[in-house]
Amino acid sequence: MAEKFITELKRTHTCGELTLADEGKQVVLMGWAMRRRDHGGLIFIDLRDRAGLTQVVFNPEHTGGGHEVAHQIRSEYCLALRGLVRRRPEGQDNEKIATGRIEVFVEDFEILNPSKTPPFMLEEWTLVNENTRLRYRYLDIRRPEVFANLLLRHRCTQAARGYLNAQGFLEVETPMLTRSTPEGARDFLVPSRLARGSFYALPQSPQLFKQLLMVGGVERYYQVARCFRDEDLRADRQPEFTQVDLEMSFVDEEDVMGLTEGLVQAIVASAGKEMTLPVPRLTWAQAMNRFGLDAPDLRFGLELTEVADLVGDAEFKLFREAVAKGLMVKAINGKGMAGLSRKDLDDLTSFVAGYGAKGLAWVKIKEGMEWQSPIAKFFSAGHQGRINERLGAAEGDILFFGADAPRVVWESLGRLRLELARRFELTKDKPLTFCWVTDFPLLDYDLEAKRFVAMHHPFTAPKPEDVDLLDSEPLKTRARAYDIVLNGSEIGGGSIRIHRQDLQAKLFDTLKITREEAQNKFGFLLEALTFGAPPHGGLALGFDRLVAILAGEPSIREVIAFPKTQKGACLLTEAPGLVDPGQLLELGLRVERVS
RNA sequence: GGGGGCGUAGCUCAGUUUGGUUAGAGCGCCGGCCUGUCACGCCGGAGGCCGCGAGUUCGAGCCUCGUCGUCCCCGCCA
Repeated sequence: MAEKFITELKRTHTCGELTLADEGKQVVLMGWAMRRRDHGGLIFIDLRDRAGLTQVVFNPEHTGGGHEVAHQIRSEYCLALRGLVRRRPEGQDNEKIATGRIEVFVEDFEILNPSKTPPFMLEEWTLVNENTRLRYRYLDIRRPEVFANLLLRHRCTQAARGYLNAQGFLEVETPMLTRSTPEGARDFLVPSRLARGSFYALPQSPQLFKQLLMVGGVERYYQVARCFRDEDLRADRQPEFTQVDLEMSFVDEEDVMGLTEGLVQAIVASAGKEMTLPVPRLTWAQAMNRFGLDAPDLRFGLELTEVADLVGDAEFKLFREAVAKGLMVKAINGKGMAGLSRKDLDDLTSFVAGYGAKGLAWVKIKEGMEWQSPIAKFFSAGHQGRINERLGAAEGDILFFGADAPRVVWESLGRLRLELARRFELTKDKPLTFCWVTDFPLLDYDLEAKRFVAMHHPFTAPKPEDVDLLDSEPLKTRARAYDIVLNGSEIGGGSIRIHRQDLQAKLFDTLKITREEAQNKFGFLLEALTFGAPPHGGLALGFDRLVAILAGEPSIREVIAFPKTQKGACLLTEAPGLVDPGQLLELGLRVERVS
């Protein structure tokens, strides 16, 4: 049977657009049979394409001999049909779908392709195991809610391009086959056939190339860049992911942050959501002290409060000794959370133990501001009163305390804060909440390697007033770096880069990267900086994360067309897989079992 | 590398606590009936390596050990 519907009768409308205004029109629709209601005589089918659903009606008196064929239509058959748009009979409207006031009375149709019974139903209300969805991802994508995520992502990408184009940026592609560099994540390696025994690395980000583009005078660069990191996966981490990467010359932090705010606002707007500018800012020190994390979720309170000065002379030994040792003592007021049971508190105690806390002291505020707590007896009325006042405690609140090294207090109370918000649904129905975190430390100390490592990356510029600290107190050096955070997720980060060879060399010294090693690994960059490299800086947005949040999805897998599982497998193509021995031979590789 | 959850029909799950007859349900699927349904309805039917492998036991979906897959988290991710 010739496909006359493809060659002669072209599609005139989508299944999502017909309304009463189209009544009486002859239309040609193409799509998939979503659901069949076969009355023996009349047959109703919900025809679905990417735009929506339209009910089509087969009537034996009109489709004649074709009606036998119509009876054969099953789920996911690919159909083409010609028919008349009709107003539905009185009282037969379906308010649930956009096209629910009309139907298409079929006059001619063709089964373009039958379908095996699908492994799962494509209706939105069916729950399907993610394994099954990923193995048949092409069917999953037919589901309107998955397609909607791809559409949203497309709109966000186009909004980003549109905004950056309008700001004078050039989209430039950088190599996917590049060289491995030290520092950072594990590389994905690609063996070279022409240079046996040598390997390319897939880029962790286009960082070095975009800096070279600045040296090249491009001035404003962006790229929707695929990045690769061979690290363990999470709900918000895939081995390959996408950044909206940008870099600008002759700018400072304010320029990049201002530009980024406009960019993110444009993306958010393309998702039909709102974002008010300017985005509030916190320094890294403020973020850590108030929220315990460098990506604070500002949709709710529960801030960390310093109490060391109030408990240093209390009877409670743990706190007194912590203060004496110069450790940190902080508290959170769980507003109205005194209803937590003993079991809840035990759970929360083991929860913070997972982040290194040795315990979790708590105080329930009872009637008359009375403390109910295992540690209440160690605090005088005066101490209790001052702590209540500092934390704004009221009846029905519960106070949590952490006393330890700053890293432990920040981490455990910061995570506790998020856990409480989760349990009490404090983020429900909150608007998108952004913030900047600035003034990150330039360096961190790696206890294992016994050396300083770059917190952001080794090309980040130190604050000019802190440069001298590189020699005296390196850990106090602040970076010209900034992260943008949405709802407690880091969705982007960047910095002003080092653009002078002497400062870059100095930083490599601090990082204990030898001249020889630096020359070997980054020589091309160091050399480039000697040819009048302009001051420059930029930022990259974690695009998958941003789109996932805008889509309201808990995992970035939901906004990636063909995502991988936690073991890095593609269940559809079964990648990664074994290769032909001949391919290995050509590459000069031999695979050996390593114990 | 580590901690935790899950794995039973095509799909979603119950059954596992306390081992005991022929492993169930809803949806889907197949056949029949049905001209106004819209998650159509009614009647009938098929469909199971209880992830896989060992072990304990008279007997294992259920207990033990191992293993594989998947999800969440810690480490890791400049």
